[in-house]
Amino acid sequence: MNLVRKKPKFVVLPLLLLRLRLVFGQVVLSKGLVLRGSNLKMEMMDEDETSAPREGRPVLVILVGAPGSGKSTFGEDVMRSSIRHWVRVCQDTIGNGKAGTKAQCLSCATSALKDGKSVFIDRCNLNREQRSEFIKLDGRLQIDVHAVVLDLPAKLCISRSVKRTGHEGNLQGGKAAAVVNRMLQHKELPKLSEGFNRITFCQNENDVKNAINTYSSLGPLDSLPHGCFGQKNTDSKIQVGIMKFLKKAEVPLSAASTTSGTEDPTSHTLRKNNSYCKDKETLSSISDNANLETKEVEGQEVGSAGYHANQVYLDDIPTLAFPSISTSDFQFNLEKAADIIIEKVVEFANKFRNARLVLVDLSHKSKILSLVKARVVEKNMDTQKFFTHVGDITHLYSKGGLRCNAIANAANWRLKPGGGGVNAAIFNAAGPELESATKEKVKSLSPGNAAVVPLPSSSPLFTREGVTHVIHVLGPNMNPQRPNYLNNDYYKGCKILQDAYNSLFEGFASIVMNQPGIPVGKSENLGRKSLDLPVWSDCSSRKYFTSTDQKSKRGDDHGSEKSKKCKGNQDGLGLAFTNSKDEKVDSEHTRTERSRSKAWGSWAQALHQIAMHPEQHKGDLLEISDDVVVLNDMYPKAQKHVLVLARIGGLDCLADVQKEHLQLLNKMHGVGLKWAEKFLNENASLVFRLGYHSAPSMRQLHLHVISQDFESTQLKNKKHWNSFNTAFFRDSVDVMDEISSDGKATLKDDDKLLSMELRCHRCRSSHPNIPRLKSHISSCQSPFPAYLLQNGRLVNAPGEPRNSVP
DNA sequence: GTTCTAGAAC
DNA sequence: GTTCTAGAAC
Repeated sequence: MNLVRKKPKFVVLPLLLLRLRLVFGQVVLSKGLVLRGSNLKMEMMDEDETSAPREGRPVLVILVGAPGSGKSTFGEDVMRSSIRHWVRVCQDTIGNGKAGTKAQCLSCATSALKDGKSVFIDRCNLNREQRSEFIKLDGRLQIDVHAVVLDLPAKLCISRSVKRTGHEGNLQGGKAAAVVNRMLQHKELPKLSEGFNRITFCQNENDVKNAINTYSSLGPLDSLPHGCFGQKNTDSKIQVGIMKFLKKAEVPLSAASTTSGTEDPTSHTLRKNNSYCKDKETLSSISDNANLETKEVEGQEVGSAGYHANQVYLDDIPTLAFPSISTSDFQFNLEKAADIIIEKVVEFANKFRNARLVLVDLSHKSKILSLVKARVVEKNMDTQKFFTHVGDITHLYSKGGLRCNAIANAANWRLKPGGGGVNAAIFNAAGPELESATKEKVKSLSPGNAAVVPLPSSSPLFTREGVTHVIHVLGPNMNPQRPNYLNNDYYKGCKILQDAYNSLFEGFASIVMNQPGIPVGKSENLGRKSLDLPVWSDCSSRKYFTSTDQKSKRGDDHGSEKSKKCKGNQDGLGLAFTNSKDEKVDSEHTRTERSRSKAWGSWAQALHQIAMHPEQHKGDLLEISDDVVVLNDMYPKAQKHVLVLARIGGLDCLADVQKEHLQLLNKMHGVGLKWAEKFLNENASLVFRLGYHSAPSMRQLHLHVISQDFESTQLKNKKHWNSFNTAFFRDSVDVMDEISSDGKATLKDDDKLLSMELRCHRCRSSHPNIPRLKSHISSCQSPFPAYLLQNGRLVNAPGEPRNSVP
């Protein structure tokens, strides 16, 4: 399945009127140039900005394109007619007229930018890695970073490269075709999430001409609107399917055209081709490349399609856009706020891998954005997961091509519209629907708290921007004119701001968890892990916040939201077992009570989540039935390592298992055997063992089906080894016998077992450390101990004599 | 469950 | 100096 989202067709209305919009104190000429400084005296600035120098920021334009795409010509053309001071940094000539290094380009670009000059980086920059260091200059210097993508047909680039003579990069003649082909095969089109403020895609020569005009007419005091421009819809057929898959709100044509159909006449160069791209992902040049009739290029086409599909998916991850809390009207110290934002974002990113945060502010000169950006660079943070964006938080998609499921509102304590700033803008943009939805949900908010409000589908923010939730947040106030004034008590203030971001991010996490429309992973083949995203379990604790402790600690609005969710889980459980007899339900309750005595950390909940809501994890699962779910262990400790997960609630671990579950155990064992046999069909040399950990780390009863090679880099320590190779590991067959005869399983959960000396599971030889043990087992051919060869504890391929039961 | 890292072991 | 473990934090 191709993971491509539909790009709504976009209609640019004829430009009749110049429309000025006043957004948060900044005058924006719709869809055109944002004029600043002397160009537009009426521009309003906030206090922070008045001290800033009244001149445009230097622009770093990273040209992206294959040899022959016209990068150098682009730069030269702009420089010829621009009144701005441009410098072209060309890697092909930077070494005294000869090819130089990336480092030379970086240093040359840095010094030009420091001098206030704008810079073209003239090198292919076809993949993310090649671009990343240039983008990072943004954090150190006060600049805008743009990409201009010369995404012209491969055929054209090749024919130009082949024809030319005396090329700076010495790429000409016959070898050019091969080089261009190879380069395009691995190209990664730039995305805003890499850290670009603006990306312009040019897919034909007319697009290029327009982009040259745009940059040529950029005066020293002007800046170009941020966002993604000029990308065209290339495959509506695939995209419709994906829209369905993602269950995303479509952007109605009428909404799109009316909200962005007005342009600034001064920026006519933008008009023709710079339709705002509605998605940051691209498919653009696949069709171009397909024109080349070589075998290599056929392969490239397939590769590109797969690559792009992944990119689309990565860009489709749940996204929260949030304004900086308390730093505007509430006058909170910017440095302190930036530190807290970074701290909380890092915490969130560690726990929640499959989601993205975007700090948004209106102004290019936003101090808080600069401070945060600098810290992002300093800490070398992953800009896929967190980045800053200049734009209007109520038009992130329609004006900036940035899809956000949720947006945060810097609310007031009464949760009322008005008051100015982000709060007024969001309530305005969302229509009365938000006000009534908010009222229904929660009455007021105290500082440090957040309230999640699902946005009715009739709200313009929903239909136009695809925002499904608004999260109201209230931060600390350092403004004596506003309620809850903290009188500069930054000890309290920081605490409250931390709480505010905690609540905000937890609220966002709860949305992601509960929204079946948001995929948490997707793969075409059941057995294959999807991308680099977590497939399940321990690590997906980063995806889910379900700590019951956290819930009980928090008595705020957000907390009540969560307890509803918790109830929902229980309901879901009930639904899954509608055929259960009443007594079964009762015993479930008692078990639930009992298992509360064991504290499960938030990280230990992932399997439980999957068992309760497997439909939300379809892409990660190998098999789903009424009773069990089968999935690959996220951190396999052997070549093959899958988990058979019981779906019944209240059955957290082996200790909870009773006689009534015997049938379930049988079922789990049967399913486990089936998978072992499947793997044995693929590789008859494997041997499997099926069993339970006496004291599992993860909540929800799960059967390990693990091949006995233990060939895995994930097997790293003594505990890993001993949990599968001491009595701590309870063979499924034994557990079933014990339940059947005694009604309970024997648990060998003494910690001593897990710290025992390391012994080979075949020859029982002892080894001083894990590396030595692993080295030994990689070649040990001894038969397994007699104990394991009995009673079907080991499962091997039929006809494999060496492990057969005597 | 993993990751991180100080300090032990080599 | 490097490798490895084990405990804390999440």
